[in-house]
Amino acid sequence: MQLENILPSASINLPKTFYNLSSSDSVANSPRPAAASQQQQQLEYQDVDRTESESSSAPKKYLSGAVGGGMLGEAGDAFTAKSAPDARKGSPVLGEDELASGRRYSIDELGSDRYFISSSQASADMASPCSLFPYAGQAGSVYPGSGGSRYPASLHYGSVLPPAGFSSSSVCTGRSQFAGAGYQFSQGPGCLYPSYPGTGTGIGSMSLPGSAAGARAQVYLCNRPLWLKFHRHQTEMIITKQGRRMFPFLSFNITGLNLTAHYNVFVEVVLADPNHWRFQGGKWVTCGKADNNMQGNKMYVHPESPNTGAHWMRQEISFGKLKLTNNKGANNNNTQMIVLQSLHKYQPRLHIVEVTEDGVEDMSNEARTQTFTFPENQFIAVTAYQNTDITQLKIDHNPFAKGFRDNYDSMYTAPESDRLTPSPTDSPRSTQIVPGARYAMQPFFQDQFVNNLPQNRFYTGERAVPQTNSLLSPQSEDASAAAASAAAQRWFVPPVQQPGSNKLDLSYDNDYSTSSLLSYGIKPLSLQTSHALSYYPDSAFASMAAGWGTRSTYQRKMTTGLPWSPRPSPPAFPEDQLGATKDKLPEESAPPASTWIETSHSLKSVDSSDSGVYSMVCKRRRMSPGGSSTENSPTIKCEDLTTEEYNKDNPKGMGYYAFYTSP
DNA sequence: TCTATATCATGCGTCTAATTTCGG
DNA sequence: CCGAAATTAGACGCATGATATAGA
Repeated sequence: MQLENILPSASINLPKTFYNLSSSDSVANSPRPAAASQQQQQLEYQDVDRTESESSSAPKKYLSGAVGGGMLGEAGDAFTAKSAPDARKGSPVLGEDELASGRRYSIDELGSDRYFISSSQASADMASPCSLFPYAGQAGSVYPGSGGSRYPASLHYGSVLPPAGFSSSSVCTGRSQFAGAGYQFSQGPGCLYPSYPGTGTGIGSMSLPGSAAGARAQVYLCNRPLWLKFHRHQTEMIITKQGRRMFPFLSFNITGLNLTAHYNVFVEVVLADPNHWRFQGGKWVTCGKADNNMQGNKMYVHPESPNTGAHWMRQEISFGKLKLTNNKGANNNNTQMIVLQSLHKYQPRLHIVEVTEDGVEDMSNEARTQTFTFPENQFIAVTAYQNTDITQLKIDHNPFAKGFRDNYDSMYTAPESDRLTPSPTDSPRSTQIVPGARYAMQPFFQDQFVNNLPQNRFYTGERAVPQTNSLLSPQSEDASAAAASAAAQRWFVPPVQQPGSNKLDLSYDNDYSTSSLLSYGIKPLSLQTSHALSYYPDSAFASMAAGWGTRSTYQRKMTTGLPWSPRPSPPAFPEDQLGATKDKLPEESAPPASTWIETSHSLKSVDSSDSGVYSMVCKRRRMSPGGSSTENSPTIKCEDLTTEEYNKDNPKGMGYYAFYTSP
């Protein structure tokens, strides 16, 4: 057993107690009465029942809301109070802490119906995009027989021992615990977590005996729409020697934590399946077994760890600085990089570990770790993009790739009345940010939420890339069909997908439309970025803005040294399953019978016939081997993304968040 | 002195071509 | 050994923050 394979270099061979980083600062940063948290919890649930009209009126709240120092909080609070007036009855005077709690809900208000799994309905949501994968309960399901310890056990040295069914040879040979730690099946019959344990939450049986009020965390995937957009084409993430940031990046909202307890939050990236993948014929196909000997760090500790539950719940938890690399030896002290192997499929997992105030994991209680997995976060690590659809999505959504947007010049030059995309002043790059709406402040974040690609294409008509199914988003179709509609309609697309509608991807439209709403409705409350950053230096916005900017002023509370020694999860399944995974994961390799194709055709037809804008060929565009475009687009088969099915189970449509409760 | 503008360094991204690796 | 695929390095573009400079 090699600890260096388990722990980040800085913490190798060091007892966790060695890292006695003071968390007092972080505590002071975000104290919040327990009452506020409880209210917050109530708000979460009440949000579910919020009506569409309520949501659409959100911008007014923003407009009339925050100005000045407390912008974020006030703006957010405006929504909070609106969405949950009852919950606020007990506190007519909103304290700072309450404001803080309210911040978190601004996005909820603006978004279309956020995907939500209440603690009692999780099982019914299993067929939904978010719930196909046994999320939070995974940990409990993964190690059913490993001493009764789920992931928490993995956080201890003892956890490096192979669980039942895990080939001991993989350990004895010194292979990485991360890689050798098995795979995180995402879905399908091969999944080790065919169902939830059926506890009260339906998502596992996690209990936190030492935590106040049970402290069962709930996690939202904030930028889920964008993740889904990539996921339906099989997300690819570039890995380089020097490390490459993820895009989309992981971003979560957490609730349900003990306000005063301390937690470490980190992301672990595990193999999603035991296959080696290859992009062939325009689609991803398995190609032998994965190399699970890969060594290197698979953990990325959020730089604000450790911190209080109040801190984590106050703002969005972003992992925008997380870098992926294929350089096994590249893990300097300043930058945590997750070492991955090209052409392997990975599944990021969010871990929340309750620790002592010093950031030291409580060895006496192994049940303080909660794990969350979102299948839409799966990706295949590559050194060069394989699927041109993914390339284009990256270009269109990643602000750092703006230079490669063929129609970038014309994107913002269309008549104001015709534009679906933000005006230059709306553009995050204008440095105009919106108080109270962190998500519209920065380009990267806007792009995380707002899909401006289809609109761009629609308006410029100069996008020269060969359109593929995946790129011909139904959004565009929707935009085409509703070109004459008032802009307001675009911002307030009903989140409910009508049964039988041909616009099978309308849920995406809703997402992005409401995202746009987010961007615009708050525009007048512009604020200098620097101000916002200085005012909320530790906010998610600030951290991300800094992170995605070039020179971050972000103050890390800790570097790679982990005071609590995160350790990888034990194998998600025995290694002997390697040979059987193909059969167990048919959906991973089988081309999808996606409704996506239909909508794509329609859009392509419209665009091509109307303006012939697709006659041009982008000189930059690199064709995928085998012609990945159009029908061969390697859209992954993912029933969980089928809008019909999704809407069937989620009549409210898809929201901004995937939301799960921990076991 | 203050404000606005220009310049520079840095970091991010993708693209392209060259190099390396791997399998037949 | 050869060809294909994967990987790497350099080029280029965009954007930001910091700093320097010019003008009111």
